[in-house]
Amino acid sequence: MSYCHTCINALRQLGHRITPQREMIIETLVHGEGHMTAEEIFTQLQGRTHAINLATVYRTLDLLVACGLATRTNAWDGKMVYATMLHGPHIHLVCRRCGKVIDAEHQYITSLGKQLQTTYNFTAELQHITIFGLCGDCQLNHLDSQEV
Amino acid sequence: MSYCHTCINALRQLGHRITPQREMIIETLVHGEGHMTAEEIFTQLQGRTHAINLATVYRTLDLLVACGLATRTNAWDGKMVYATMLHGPHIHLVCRRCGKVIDAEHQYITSLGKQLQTTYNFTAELQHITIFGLCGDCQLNHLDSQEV
DNA sequence: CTCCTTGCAAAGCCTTTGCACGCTG
DNA sequence: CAGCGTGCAAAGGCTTTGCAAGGAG
Repeated sequence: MSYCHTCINALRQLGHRITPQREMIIETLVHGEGHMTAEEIFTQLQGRTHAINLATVYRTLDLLVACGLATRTNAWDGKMVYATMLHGPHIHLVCRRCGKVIDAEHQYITSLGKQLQTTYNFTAELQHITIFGLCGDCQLNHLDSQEV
Repeated sequence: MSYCHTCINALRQLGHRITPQREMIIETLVHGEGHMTAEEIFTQLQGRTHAINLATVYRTLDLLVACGLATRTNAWDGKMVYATMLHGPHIHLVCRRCGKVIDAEHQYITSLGKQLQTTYNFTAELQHITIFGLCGDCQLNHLDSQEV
């Protein structure tokens, strides 16, 4: 059974109604890149139908987050990005200069997660760790960074 | 010499003019908690003088970032927070439920930084790593999380 | 004296909200 | 058929920008 149905059933069990809009939004998010903005989901759905509204996308995504079926994080540019729980734990390496996002292997942080649990009694959500820095290309040009 | 002067001299060297506003903003940021929003800096300065404008705070902070003298990050609530380079590397553990921020020891990530450099040629900026999750208190009440 | 900075106000961008209609269960 | 969910449009919060006046170098 696809993860779409898992989400839909979970919503239903919690007493939420299943509308075509909600189904489409969930589908899009599940089959998407893992992390999408509300706008991206909306635009992608526009290709299929016009029976959808950006406000509804926001409301549905917030519902998914509230039900623990998705996460919501600030992207590097200040926008909110959403992802399903399917999107396994991993690290986003975001370049400060060019904005490029490198997906790093998550094994680098699994031990970190355990340490944080032990030391701070903090259950880290390792789905979306974001680390800023400079990618290889931009390091070379780092000295130019002052021409504003 | 205080770090304020380091910043001011750096700005001067780069050909930027030093105004009373810029001096005050830098002072506030340097002597602040390390990470502050533009609004916080503005409010704090209001106590000293009214000869300052929120737009100027934003512009000065952006200048500092552009000159590599400060960092700009998204806080957990979507606001932008600024910090000087004085603010050493560390981890913010942010609780998804109560918003509490725990500062974790940075040694947990120094090795991570090296690994990322080696594997991805990515120079991680370890000043402000933010990790979301649940703090000890909120874990106990986790099952309540579905009452929206 | 030049032109970079500032203050003010307005615009911009993303996200949220109020309200009446429509559809799910 | 009750009441949740939607669309629409407007409001909201934070940040950015245009422009003329002011101040640094």
